[in-house]
Amino acid sequence: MANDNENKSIKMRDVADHVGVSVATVSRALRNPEQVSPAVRARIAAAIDTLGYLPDPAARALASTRSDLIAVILPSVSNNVFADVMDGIYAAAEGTRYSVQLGYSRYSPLSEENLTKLFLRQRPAGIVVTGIDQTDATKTLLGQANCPVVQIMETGPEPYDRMIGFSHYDAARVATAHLIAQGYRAPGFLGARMDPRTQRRLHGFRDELRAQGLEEGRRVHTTTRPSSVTLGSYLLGELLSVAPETDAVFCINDDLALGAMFEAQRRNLRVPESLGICGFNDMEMMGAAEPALTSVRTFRREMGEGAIQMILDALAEKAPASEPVLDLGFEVVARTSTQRGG
Amino acid sequence: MANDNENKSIKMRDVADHVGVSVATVSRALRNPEQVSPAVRARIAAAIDTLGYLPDPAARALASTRSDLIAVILPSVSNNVFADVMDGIYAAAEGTRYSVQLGYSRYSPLSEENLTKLFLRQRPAGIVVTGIDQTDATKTLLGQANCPVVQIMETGPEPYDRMIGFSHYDAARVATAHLIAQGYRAPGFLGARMDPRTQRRLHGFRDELRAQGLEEGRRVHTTTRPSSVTLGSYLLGELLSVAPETDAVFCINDDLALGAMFEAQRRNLRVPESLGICGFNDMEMMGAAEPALTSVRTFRREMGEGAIQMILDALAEKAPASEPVLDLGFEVVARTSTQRGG
DNA sequence: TTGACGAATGTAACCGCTTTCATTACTCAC
DNA sequence: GTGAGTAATGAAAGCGGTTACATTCGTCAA
Repeated sequence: MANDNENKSIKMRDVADHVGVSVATVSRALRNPEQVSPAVRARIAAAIDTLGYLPDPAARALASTRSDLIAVILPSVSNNVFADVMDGIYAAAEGTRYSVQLGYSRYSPLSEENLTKLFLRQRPAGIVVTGIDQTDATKTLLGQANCPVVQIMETGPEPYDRMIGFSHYDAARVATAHLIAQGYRAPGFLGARMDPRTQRRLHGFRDELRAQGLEEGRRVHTTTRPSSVTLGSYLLGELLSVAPETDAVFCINDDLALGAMFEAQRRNLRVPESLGICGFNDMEMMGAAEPALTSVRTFRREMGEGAIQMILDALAEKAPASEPVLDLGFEVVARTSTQRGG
Repeated sequence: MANDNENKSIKMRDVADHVGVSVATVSRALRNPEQVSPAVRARIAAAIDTLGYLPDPAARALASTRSDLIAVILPSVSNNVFADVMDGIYAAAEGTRYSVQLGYSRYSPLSEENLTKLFLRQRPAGIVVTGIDQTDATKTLLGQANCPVVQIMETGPEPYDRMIGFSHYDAARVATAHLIAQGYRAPGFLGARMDPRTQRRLHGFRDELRAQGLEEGRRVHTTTRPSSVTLGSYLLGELLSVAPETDAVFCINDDLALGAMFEAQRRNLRVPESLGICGFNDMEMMGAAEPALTSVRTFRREMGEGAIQMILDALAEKAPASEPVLDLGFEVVARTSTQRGG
């Protein structure tokens, strides 16, 4: 209401005129303040303030061949796991000069490739991608990207640049070991979507069973359909009809675990006595459920924050942190749902 | 591997040279194909393909004073409700020339104002904001934005431009009426966060109680803390200790409802006989729970899709759809958790 | 006093595309 | 055949910043 000047967007020229210096000086005051005398710098700051100047990101990007965007490619919008990651990403980017440009690959490597091309075209300040299962073309693109690249959600031997995550394989092995340690002798596996990360969890489950001398029998039940609580109920039903001896289930995520628990209640199967249940990710609800559900805690928010921090560090040319691959680990949070006498 | 040409990013100049026309013609072939002869157009298309040309969005935006970004401002990253909205938004934007630029206000109107300024600076193709509770400054900015503006999640009398959502007040009234119709005489209210939309639901609850001649007593229990399943359990506990006569709860979202249900189980309170539970939004888990939980279904994905569609229509200068305000309504999905004998 | 040097600032080219205006080549009515 | 009108294309001026390079000016050692 007060200021009509907000209308005809103020540009750097206006600020320069207002102060009585050239646009170059204003530009420098913004990008490399130490090159401008304190007095002028202060007057410029004041002018920017009173005029309400905001730089045009397009012009900036064009002139400097570098945008202030951090591109982030995630597989899914609706998966809660990534909501937490995003939370960390936005929190870490907040207050910096960078803003986040988000893309969703819908678990399709091809779609991921297209997004990568699109984003790289913007000359981003950094790029965050999920996992390690890119197409060859994407690998090439990311390998020669001239900005920091961070892979999240996993650890692995050959990062394009840097990596922050944990081992899905190890996490599944430890969770399976937990079930066995609790006395379950016929644990089953419930999986949905079955993207690469989920597959690695399945491998971990299988290897641990084998290592402990147990048979997996017909107790691995998976589908490529997207995960949901309803699906968890359904899969448990299927599993029990195929393999009635099942005495526990390791679910590749918490939604499935919750669904399995509801289904167990419907069938008057006692949890944890007759059926142990272990989820994955340890979303907030797991501790609140009745009975409380065991899960593998993962550090999702921290992965998001860490990824952005890695990029900021790289841009600030801080000494590259000792290790290019940061393993955040995981933690089996044992709760009632697997607390069997022994 | 194959193509080294991906490296030194191809520009329009290269395409033009390759075809033997001016950059102006290439530009036209891309923006206004009908101005270019079919023969030339085809050759340009071919050249773009073989060279793998991708336009530079910054240059485009700078030259045309218009970016291909649709700015979206949501209150929260982690709230599942908005995940669904985003899902719709990304789905609708997919395949168009527009991409989405997301910002989170963390329920802070001031933060929303800053984001609005920032985004408007990019001369977006359109902007989507959540709700109707903007600061005066934001109102002014949006009112004079020279691009389509869509408000989502609510309906109201004075849209800046267009609006798509539903009435939270009405939804809460109808849900409350449902509880009363089921024979509950002492329904309580569980609320978290208490942002403006939540407040409107509380008003609806209160007005309906009053309209039906019931007292609310001390049965409205709210907190400004963010919602969670755990909090639902906690709030129900609090409510019952303050108002033991409570025979049903209307929860402002499904997380609280789920938490309330778990707490009821812990206390051996029978649902729905001793305690009716109604959630809000009808997330997927509600139908899968045991007992299945009643909720108010909202059309979140549709709001996201619809908002983008409105912007696309406006940009295509289609006749402005009859009504600037589109009410998607809601639907009380009655399930076991409120199925009392009568 | 004088020339060298560094700090502060200005000048102007340029980033890659869009768009106005001018130009060219036709088509067609008269 | 001629001038008007139209479709297709090119030339060039920006869009709003950044940055290499030039210029100015004050400081200081010789």
